[in-house]
Amino acid sequence: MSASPVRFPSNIRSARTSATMAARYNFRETEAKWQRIWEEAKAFQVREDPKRPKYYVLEMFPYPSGRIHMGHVRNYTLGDLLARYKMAKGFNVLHPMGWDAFGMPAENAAIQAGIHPTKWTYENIDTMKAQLKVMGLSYDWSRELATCDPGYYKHEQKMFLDFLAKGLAYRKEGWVNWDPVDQTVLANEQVIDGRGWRSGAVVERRKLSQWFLRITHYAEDLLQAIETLDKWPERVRLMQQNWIGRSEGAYIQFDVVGQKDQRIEVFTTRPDTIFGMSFLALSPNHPLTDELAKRNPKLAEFVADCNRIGTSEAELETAEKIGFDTGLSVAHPFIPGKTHPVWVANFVLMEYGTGAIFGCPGHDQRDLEFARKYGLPVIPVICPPDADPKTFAIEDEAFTGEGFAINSDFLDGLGVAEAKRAAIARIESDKRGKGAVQYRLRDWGVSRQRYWGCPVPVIHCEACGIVPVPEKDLPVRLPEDATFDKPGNPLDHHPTWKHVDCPKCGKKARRDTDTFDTFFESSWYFARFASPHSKQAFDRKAVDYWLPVDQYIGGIEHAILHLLYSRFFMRALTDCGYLKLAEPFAALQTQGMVVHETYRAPDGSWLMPSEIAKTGDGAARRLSDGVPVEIGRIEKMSKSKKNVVDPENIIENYGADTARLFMLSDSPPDRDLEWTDAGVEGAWRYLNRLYRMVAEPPLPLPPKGAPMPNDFGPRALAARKATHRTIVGVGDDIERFHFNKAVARIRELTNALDELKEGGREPGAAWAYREGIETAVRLIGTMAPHLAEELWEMLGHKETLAKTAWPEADRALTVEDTVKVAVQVNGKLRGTVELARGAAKDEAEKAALALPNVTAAMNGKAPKRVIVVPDRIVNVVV
RNA sequence: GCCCGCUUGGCGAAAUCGGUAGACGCAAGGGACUUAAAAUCCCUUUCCCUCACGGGAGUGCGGGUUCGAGUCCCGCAGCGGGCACCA
Repeated sequence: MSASPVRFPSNIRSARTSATMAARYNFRETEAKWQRIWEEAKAFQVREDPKRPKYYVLEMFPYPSGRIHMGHVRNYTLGDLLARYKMAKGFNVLHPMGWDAFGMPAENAAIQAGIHPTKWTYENIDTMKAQLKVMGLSYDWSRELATCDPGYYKHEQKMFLDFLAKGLAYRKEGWVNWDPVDQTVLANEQVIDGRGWRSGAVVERRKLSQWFLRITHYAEDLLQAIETLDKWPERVRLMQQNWIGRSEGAYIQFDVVGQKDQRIEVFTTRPDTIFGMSFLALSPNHPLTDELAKRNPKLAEFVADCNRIGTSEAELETAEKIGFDTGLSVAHPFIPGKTHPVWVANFVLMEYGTGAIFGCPGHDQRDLEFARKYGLPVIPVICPPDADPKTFAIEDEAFTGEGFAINSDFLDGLGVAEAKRAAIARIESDKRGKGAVQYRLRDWGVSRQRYWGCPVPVIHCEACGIVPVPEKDLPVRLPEDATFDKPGNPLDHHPTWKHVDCPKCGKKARRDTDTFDTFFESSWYFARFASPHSKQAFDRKAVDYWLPVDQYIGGIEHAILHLLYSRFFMRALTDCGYLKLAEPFAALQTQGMVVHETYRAPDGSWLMPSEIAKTGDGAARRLSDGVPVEIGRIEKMSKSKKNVVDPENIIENYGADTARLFMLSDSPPDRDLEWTDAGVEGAWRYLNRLYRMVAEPPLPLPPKGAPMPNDFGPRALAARKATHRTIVGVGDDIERFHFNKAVARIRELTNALDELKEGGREPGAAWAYREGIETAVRLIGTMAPHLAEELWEMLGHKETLAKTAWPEADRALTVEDTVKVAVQVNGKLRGTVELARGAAKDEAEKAALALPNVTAAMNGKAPKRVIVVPDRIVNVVV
């Protein structure tokens, strides 16, 4: 592993070198020493142990992109703190790490740099693993896995075949982004402003026959079970709920005018507004649209225009709403003789409902804009409760609120919910449709036309159709000798790989040349960690013992897809008999991004933080030539803006403990963390202070385990109280993921211990100091484990901290007998009174009213009311 | 466009249940130690008025509920995450 040279501001360098003068903390030696000791003791290797409570901590495994970045450092530091804490609390802790090793960057490296994806990936894994080791994380490395290993993906091929047998995998046409120049399928991120990233050609939508997983089979269960995920952030649960998007409504069939037996079926969530219908709209990809377009070149052109927009929902939704009048019309189901035009509209999605809607401009904003644009009628049919139905009209805004039906024949006067019920009843009795539940969730398309993924274990035979690869032939391995010099799918180009004999009839057949979406691998890796070397996908005993993951930690960007797919997978695998588990992640913690200032040279090019130096007035200059640098906004660290700080340099210059402590200080885990040199310095200084507090204590320390004195002076007692309050507080903070507060509390404790310098001659002072500093070291051992181990040893302990239990607080020392109670007059603070804890209300009131400040503020008036919240506040209202 | 968040001193933040806003830290200023610097230690530090005592304002903006709102409700703005083939 090599450290790339980075220039640091001179004060940083001298801070380090001068650190050799007095008793100094040598982080290089110390960190290496403890990493070696942990490794030799196999301190973090675990086995199932039914006698002990288990705890499974997992950080989202990384894609081996090349080097560890700060986002990884933050993620793993959070997990490591928790893992070490739970170990100290007596849990049997599983804390594994692995590699999400399939994906596009490896393939891009092959195309651009000619490096084979296998080589590229494994070299990256080596580099990144070495970087992680230097961080001193408490992983059980014996469980390491890489998803590109055939030993891993063969299980996933078996799972797919089981899904296929169960009807959970099926084939249908799906849309892809097609680059007509490169003749390649593009990922959404490879489409930039509607053009292929490499060719620049305008991207087209194309239909392709692909594999889908039937996640919608579990839609209701996935939705219902969100309720049980009470240790997930509320916003993630909400996002998942909305993603699944359950809506109640109805299918309604409309007769096409002048064409006997021709009907169009729509889905609507607002059957109550059926009398406000002014048009019917078909998706550009509706089968009827296809049919009409064959006879109508203008319509065909319109459809082609619509298909020029990419496949992503964001693109479709932000595109201008356009329509095409087909000339057809449909009859209104309840108004004899009334007809409505049939349009094709680009905002109607074929993937949702039936691919056709009825438009009610009065009560749907999108329909309203469409109607205004094309001069279609707008009829209000729901009247707000406080409006006059005779004059109520729709202007620029559709009315989507609660109200009562008007202009609606048999629905008139009914509320929205009642009108829905009545409309559905009538639709059903007329045999024109039925009430139904619809989900926004779509089945998961897993086919990718790429090389670096898990091959789909299926053979296409002209005679037999789709034939699963027999289990004895698994895994279907990727051919190593693929070439990446021409666009398209390398597996498809490969001269021999796809040609096989049909396992059923023995005639010549073709392999499926697609690979799986990489979300496939990450949907079950956490379960594989329970028994990573098992010949089967899972060792049932191990999985039953370790799963679910007790605490999962990762970025909010995975709030929907990865987590939802994993939840689906556990259900599907349960149904296929692999294991028995619905919810893979009992608790979820989402982590904010690591952000940094951006810097720009006068020529507009971005500069790395290591290329600039700050001047005293807050401005910045380029180190190489001294030109002024423009300081830009604080953004997520990214290669494109160059606002990255390489963790390796930080660890090289300050040590892993400093980097870890900084990651935990100041910002709560789920918020963005701004990386600053000053913050790193702060963490570094504090670790050195701790070191001095042990190496050069202000009082002669009693030996380890010296009996507790009977007598403590006031400062010594105050220090002991601080110590025990800190134990309680830090434990609570860690359980709640308020790690920044836990750091602050430990700092408060060491500040409190400083006070003993003055009270050194008091009885019990030295004993209290040892108790306090040992506690501080034990607690910070979850955050800066190397230094803590070293100090623990210096304090005379033979057992490593990694094997030492969490301290117990003496509850008698954590509660004060008196409390300061705030006194307000009319809600404004006017003073405080010191009262016995739990003092009676009238006593508190009396003490409050006796304060001179309070009587002054009352201005001679008598109190109208006095609110007393015991131990907290007295508010006098005059 | 749709869904979901976030916004508190010069800066990162804290305030567990609606009850003393700013713990802890960074930066800055002053001081001690030192030949000097670094390191370290001590003090000040939300803003405004006041020598001081004290007073007033203040949690993105505008409203509301409440004895009391950073916290709850309604509306708005700015910033960010996701939108199904990035991982």
